[in-house]
Parts: sequence; C-alpha cells; structure tokens
Amino acid sequence: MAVDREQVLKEAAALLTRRATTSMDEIARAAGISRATLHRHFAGRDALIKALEEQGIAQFAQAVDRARLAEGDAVGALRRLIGETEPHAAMLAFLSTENQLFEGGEINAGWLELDARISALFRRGHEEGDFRIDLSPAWLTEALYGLIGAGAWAVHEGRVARNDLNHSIAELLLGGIRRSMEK
Amino acid sequence: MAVDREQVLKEAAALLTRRATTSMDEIARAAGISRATLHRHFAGRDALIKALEEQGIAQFAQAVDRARLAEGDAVGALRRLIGETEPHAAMLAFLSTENQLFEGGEINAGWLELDARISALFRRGHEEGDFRIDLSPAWLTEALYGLIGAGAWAVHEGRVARNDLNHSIAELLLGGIRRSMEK
Amino acid sequence: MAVDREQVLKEAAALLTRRATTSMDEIARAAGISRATLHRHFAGRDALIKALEEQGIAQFAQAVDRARLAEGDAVGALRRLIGETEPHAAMLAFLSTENQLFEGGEINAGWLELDARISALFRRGHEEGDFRIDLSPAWLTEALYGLIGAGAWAVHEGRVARNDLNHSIAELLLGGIRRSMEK
Amino acid sequence: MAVDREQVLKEAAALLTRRATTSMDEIARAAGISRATLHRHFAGRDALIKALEEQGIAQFAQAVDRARLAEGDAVGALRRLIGETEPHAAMLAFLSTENQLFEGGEINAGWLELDARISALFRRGHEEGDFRIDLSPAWLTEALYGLIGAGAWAVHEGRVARNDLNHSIAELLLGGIRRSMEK
DNA sequence: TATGAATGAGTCTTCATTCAT
DNA sequence: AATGAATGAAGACTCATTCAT
Repeated sequence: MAVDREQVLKEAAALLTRRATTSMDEIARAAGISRATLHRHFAGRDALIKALEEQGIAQFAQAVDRARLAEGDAVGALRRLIGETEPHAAMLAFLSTENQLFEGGEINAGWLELDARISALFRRGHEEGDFRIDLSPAWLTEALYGLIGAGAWAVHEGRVARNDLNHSIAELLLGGIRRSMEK
Repeated sequence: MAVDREQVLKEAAALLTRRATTSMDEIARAAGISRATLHRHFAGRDALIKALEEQGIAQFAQAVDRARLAEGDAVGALRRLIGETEPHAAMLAFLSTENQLFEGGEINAGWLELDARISALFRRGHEEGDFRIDLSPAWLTEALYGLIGAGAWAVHEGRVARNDLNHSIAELLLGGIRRSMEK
Repeated sequence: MAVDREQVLKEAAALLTRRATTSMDEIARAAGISRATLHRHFAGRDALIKALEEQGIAQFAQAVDRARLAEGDAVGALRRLIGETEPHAAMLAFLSTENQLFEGGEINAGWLELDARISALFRRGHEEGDFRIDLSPAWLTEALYGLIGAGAWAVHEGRVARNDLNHSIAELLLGGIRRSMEK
Repeated sequence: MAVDREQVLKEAAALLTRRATTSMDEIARAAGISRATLHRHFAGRDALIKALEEQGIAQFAQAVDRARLAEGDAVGALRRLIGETEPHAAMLAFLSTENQLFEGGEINAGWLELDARISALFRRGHEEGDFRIDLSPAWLTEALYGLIGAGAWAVHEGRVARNDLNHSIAELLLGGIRRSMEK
C-alpha cells in the first residue's frame, strides 16, 4: 500500500516518456494511488514534471560521474558513458523530449552542465585525434541522445534485445566517429 | 481567402509537430479560419491528427520513392534516403512520438510498409557486404529515425547548420555501418 | 429539383412531429435541399416552426369547418370532427406538442379559436343532454387531442390499421362521453 | 450538501420532462452542483437520459405492480392502474416522446414488458366480457398513454383540477371500453 | 495520510445562420 | 434561385486541482 515518491516517479517517467500528454489520472492509476494522493506527493503537474526532471538529471549525472569521462582515451570514455547511461535510456529520452517541449522556459541548469561535460568529451576526442573533426561536438551530443532514445524505444518495441543495446549504440556511434583508418 | 484543406494541414503540421497539445483554436487561428470552419474541414481533433498522419506518411513515402533504394549500392541508396527524408524530419518525429501511430494496437499499414522498405535496404547492405552484420536492420532503421529526429532538433536549436545536417547524419550513420577497411 | 415550400413543410412536419429537436440540417437533407436553401425558404428556425404551425392550424381549421360542428346533434358532429381531423393527426400532434413547448410565448390566436370551437361542441353536447356532465369540455378537448396523437403514433408504429383509426378514436371517445343508457 | 445521484436524477427528470432541450448546465444548477460534478455522476448527456429512462421505467413498473392487474375484474384493475400511474404522467410522456426509447431500433426491454402487461389487462377485459371487442388491446394501451399524457398537460395548464384527473381519465376510458348496456 | 467528491477553467464540438459565388 | 463555405454563439466535455472526511 505504501507507495512512495520513488515508485510514483518511476511510473510517471515511463508514461510521460511515451506520451507527454499523459493525464494526472492515468499516472495516478498506473501508480496505484488516487489522483488526490498524487497531488499530495507533488504539488501539481508542473511540480511532478520538475521532480521527474531533477531525478532524471541526478541519475544521469551519477551515470556520467561513474563513466569517468576524463580518464583514458576518449573512445573508452564514450563506451563507459554509453554503458552507464543506457540503463537510464527511457529517462534520458524523457529529458530531451521535455526540453524540446519547454521551448519557452529556461533549461535546467543541471542539464546544461551535463550537456557541457558530454560535449567536452567529444571535443577531447577531436583534440586527441580519435574522432572525426567534421562532426561537431554539439551534433555528436544530440546524436548520442537520439541514439539512446531510439534504442530505448527499440527495446520497448521488441526490435532489439536489451542485452544488445549497449553494443548496438556504441558500435554505431563509435564506428562513425572513430577516424577511419581508411587509406 | 480561400483557405483549403492543404493549407490548413500545413499550418496544423507546423504547430502540432512543435507542440502536440496545440489547441484546435490555435490551429484555426494560425490557418486564418474559425474553429467552426476547422471542424468543417476535419470532423474533429482525431480526424485532423489522422489526416496529418496520412499526409506525413505519404510525404515520407514519396521521399523514399525518390531515393530509389534499389538502385546502385546500398551506401549510395542510404545517402539518397537521408537526403530525401531529412526535410520531413519534424513530421517524422511527430509521427513516431505524440500520435496514435503506434497506439491502439493498429499500426498504420502505410507506415509498416515504409519501415519494411527501409529495413530491406539495410538488409541489402548486409548481403552485399557493405554494412556490418552485427547491427541488425531493425536497429539501424530505428537509429536512422533517431538520428533524423535528433538532427531536426539540433537544427531547430541552432546547434547544427541546416546545410550540414545531411552530411552530419549520413557520415555518422555510414561511418558506423560501413565495414571499416581497418587492417 | 424544384422543391417548393409545401414539400419542405411537409417533410419538416413529419420530422418535427417525431422529434422536436430535429436539426435544420436534417430537415434540409430530408427535403433534398441544402441548409442554405432551407434558410432562403424560411427566414430561420423560428420562422419555419411558425409556418408549420400556421399551415397546421389552417388545415385543422378547414377540417373543423368541413365538420360543420353546429349542425345536427353533438354526437354526429363529433364523429364528423374526428373523421375530418384524423388525416391531419400527425400535424395536430405536432401542434399540441409545440404549444406545450412554447411555455413562455403566447399561444397562436388561430389555435385558441379552434380550441374554443371544439370546446363549444362539447358544451353543446352537455347542454343538449348527449354528453356526460362530469367530464368538462376543457378536458374532453385535451383528451381528443391526446387520442388523436396516440392514434397517429399507433398507426405509425403499426399497432393500429390506418383504416381502423377513425372508428377506434370515435368509439372510444363517444362510448365514454355519451351519457350511458344504463339503468 | 451531499447531493446524490437520486437527487440529481429527480431534478433532471423535473426539467427534462418539461423541456427536452434543457442544457446540462441548467440541470446542474437546478441540482445545486457544478457541470463538472454532473458529468461525474453521469458520463454524459446520453448517460443521463438513459438513467432517467431506466428510473422512469422502474417507477412505472412499480406503479403497475401496485395496481395488481391480475386481481379482481378488469374494470377495477384498470381503475387501479390509472390511479397508480397518473402521478408518473410527466415521466411517461417524456419516455414516450422526446427520448431514444423508440429510436435506434432498440426498444428498452423493460418497457416492452410493461407494455405487454398492460395489453394483457385489456385482453383479459375482452375475454371476461367486460370490454368491447372492437377496440384492440394495442390501441387501448396507446390510448391510455395518450390520455394520461393529455391529462398531465391539462392539469399543468390549469384546465383540469389535479384531484379530478384520476376520475376524468378513468371515466372517459372506461365509459368507452365498457361494453355498453345499450339496447 | 489517503481519498472520494467537487469544481473552475479551458477545450472540443455542434448548431443556426450568413455570405459570396 | 441555389449552394458550398464560413462563422459566432452556445452547449458538451475534460482536466488539474482543491476540499472535507
């Protein structure tokens, strides 16, 4: 019976990632509580979204921390990043979608920082000669989000096995980014 | 003054692909007609979304046709596909997220066909030895959608120049898919 | 193609008698013309209703005239009245329903006059000793309308044969009204 | 404050039986609740009408039960039926006119049963020699409804005293049905 | 604390009516 | 004269939120 904040957030993330217009009622029902109780946990819809966002950013930040982006070469760091991030793929997809939706509002500071850290990794890859220089860090960052989101969806739809996801994303991204040894 | 269905659909697409909750009133105003007239053109919100969906799929189908996926080698075909598809990126993103395309169990038949044609291209690339075989056609198809969506967003946000988009997506994707000549 | 006022009124009567909320669109379609044309024939919904009412009252008035209520004994006069009125039963039902609906508005003068003429017949029946005096003229008038309406419906539903209607109404009403010869 | 379904239905019945186009807003206000709350009690207008229909039929069924149609002679049974039914006259009129009771092909089963029970009473009257055989049970049933409706209206308009209504209907109907002792 | 009940605000939808051709 | 197109006004419906228990 005791459904705590975490549980609710988890359900909300799953639903809102799929459809940003999911109603409070649907979220409450999915979490097994009443609408009124949902409102007691979170002051309102905006507060729920915000909490979700913050939780997601926190999770993502931890994943990025664990990936130790500054250590070793950029290729290894990117592999670690994908490995750590992939479990949170759905949440990450939600975050990037949300940011798209909140065109007007300011973007969360924590998110901007993560964005910057990931961009920095790609920049390091450029500088150290590991990554092609014709693909900008900004684009590679977006592409990473896009591939992770696509991967989460593909798994959800049963088109890709969960165990293959890490490999699928990393190989696709790295294969492209890695300066090919051709010639 | 004569605002026809096409005009209205175009405006609706522009608005709804940016914000799925755009109201009928906003759409009507953007199209320069009254809400009642909008309802004369499309029986209701659902009908409008459906029409949009069909138009989008039709546009996408034409783009795929123009790409002549069966001609030449798979690499060239994929480049053409990206080139032709990229202008419809926003619509593609809309189709694959906020609408009922994948809901209610009934996936649009036209969409399934397109999906199949694109998968076939990746399969051809495998068979002809151009693409890595450890990345499945299904995954590559999803990844393509993901990258196109990410690209549209990156352009929208000013992180990638519109003129670079085609190159950015194609190089990233192909670089990864192409069997590297390393060693 | 040339659908004239009469035709339209006839269709409108048929529909509105059945359901007072029938829309202008339904009426127009039933009459085989466009909504706009319907509005050219009749200034608006109220005007249509009014025209219908007036036509109905005119028809009813002619029927009452033909019944020569003042001639012969009251029983014969009532038989004639029913005989003449019955073909217009649906319209009569519409009229009494309409008057019920227009609680606020004033009742049509023509209708009041007809009401008065019919009441007078029942009063004559009382005075001449043909009708029971415990049933007031006002009630008998309402009862006559009620039975004619019920008869129209019963015929429409196939529960009474059109040819039996006249007899069914007259016998039921007269059998009751006629001072019984019992004792 | 606690306005329950029953209360709401009662108000709705009062309003809708007088004017079939009464808006949800008016009904809600009459019941002392908001439109939204009205929609919580009844999923929509159709649901409200349907509930009303069912309640009306249930009330009418109880009245018919109380009349014990099978007991005593048919004349007494019919008198009891009129006495019990008359208080529900407005609802009866509503049921038989403005609603979907007879539309969409699906006549309410409960209603059909009541119709059958009343018809059976008239048939018994025929078989036991109390009622004229030239007036069919089906017609007499319709006539009964018509007279009750006319009576309700006559009372509403002040043309018949409420206390006289029972007598007025019963005498008119029975006087006609009863095999006259004439000759 | 948890929730059924209630609701204000806002959106969707329909209708009678008008207008331009 | 007839009609397809357009619309303001009004009603139906939904949602996030609050309240009383």
